[in-house]
Amino acid sequence: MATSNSGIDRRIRKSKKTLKDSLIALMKSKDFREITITDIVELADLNRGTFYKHYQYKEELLEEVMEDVIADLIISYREPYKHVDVFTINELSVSVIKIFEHVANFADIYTLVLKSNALPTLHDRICEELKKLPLEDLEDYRPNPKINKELASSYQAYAILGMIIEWVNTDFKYSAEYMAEQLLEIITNKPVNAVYKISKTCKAGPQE
Amino acid sequence: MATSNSGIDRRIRKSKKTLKDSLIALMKSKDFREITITDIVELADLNRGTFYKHYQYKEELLEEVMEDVIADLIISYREPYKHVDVFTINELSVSVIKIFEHVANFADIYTLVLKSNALPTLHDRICEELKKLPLEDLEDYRPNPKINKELASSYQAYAILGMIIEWVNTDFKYSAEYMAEQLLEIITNKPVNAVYKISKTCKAGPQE
DNA sequence: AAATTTAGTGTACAGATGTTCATTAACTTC
DNA sequence: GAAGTTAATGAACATCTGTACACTAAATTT
Repeated sequence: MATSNSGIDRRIRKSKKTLKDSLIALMKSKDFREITITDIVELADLNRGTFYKHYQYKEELLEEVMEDVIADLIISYREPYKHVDVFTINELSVSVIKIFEHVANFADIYTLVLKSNALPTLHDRICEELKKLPLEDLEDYRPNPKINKELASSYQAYAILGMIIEWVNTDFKYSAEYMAEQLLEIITNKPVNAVYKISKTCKAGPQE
Repeated sequence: MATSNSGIDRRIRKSKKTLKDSLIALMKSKDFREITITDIVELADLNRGTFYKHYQYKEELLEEVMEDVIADLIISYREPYKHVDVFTINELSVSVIKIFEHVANFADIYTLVLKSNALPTLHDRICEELKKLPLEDLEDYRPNPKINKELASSYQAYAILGMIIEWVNTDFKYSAEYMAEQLLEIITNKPVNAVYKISKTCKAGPQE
């Protein structure tokens, strides 16, 4: 049941599209919080009842906007794996680049939505998808039975989201390739246990 | 400018506390979205104007509730470092345990707020604090000039948030100690480059 | 203790919300 | 192409929101 399903009544498709476009347009000029449903339907030139027929509140409308974006995210990272059964670090990096490229492609909307803090569920929704990433394989090949898969998976997904958020906050000052490089660098740069003890300013007693 | 500042007019302190308590109480029985400001002030037995004198909308009230919680988070992780200038992996793990213990102490409110998806900014706010963690030191001692500090910091902070969210979603089925162990295990378990190539199901041609 | 400042109250009002319902218009099915 | 279905409309209504203002009650300042 995709959001842009073409098997749906044309009237619904048109109304929903107009509502989405209107919301995006309004978000470019005013704060999400200040946008009323009345604003949206007036710009969309639709009856207010039409909005309530499809959505409960404006967040739900924005959610649907983002579902379209996330659908592209999924396509993006899956693409390099289409015809590959064996993968190496190189194919992984291709997949990682695709993710960042996808974000760069939708830079406008990511900026608009992430900076507006309009969608409380967006972080979790993105991470839900990131958890399905081939990056999980990165964990699998170094079998450490001590590590809890679910925790590690959530760790990894939110970590990548963290990089994306930082990227958005810099107004995309890095390239997608650079972001992918950084992610792989961070993932592969693990500490050597022996070097763990370090001094900060000066050596001091263990307790004072 | 703390939220529970005692240097503030007693009337303000009382009103704010009553409003916070009322909101929390209401959140236990109904969805955040369905709670109206009228509900809050009626339960608090205060005039609606009093709410608007201090807050713009209910999210702002909830934000202040969480600021009190976050204040405790900060105290918690700083505590082990009070009298230490040299730190080792052991002291780090103590600090990490303190974070998870703090979350466990406020399990009720973390569950209430994170599961309600009421605060779009909460993730970012928590991560803002996590970025200040001594974990940064963990990065510093293995100097890799290729790694972008800001990106790595955001990566690490959101990664820990990811673990916390997963923990909340399991209704705290693990202990704080276990969570800390897992975090340290994940952080220190880095792949060896040589073993990077793995096969999934069967070997296949590079492209089809 | 008196003077001043400021928080909380009660009322009022315009606009937004969320829902209902009868009516019209567009689409789907046969 | 006709019949049946369902989306969109317009109007109406109770409730909530956000703001304003004059008033009082409690705090702080001197």
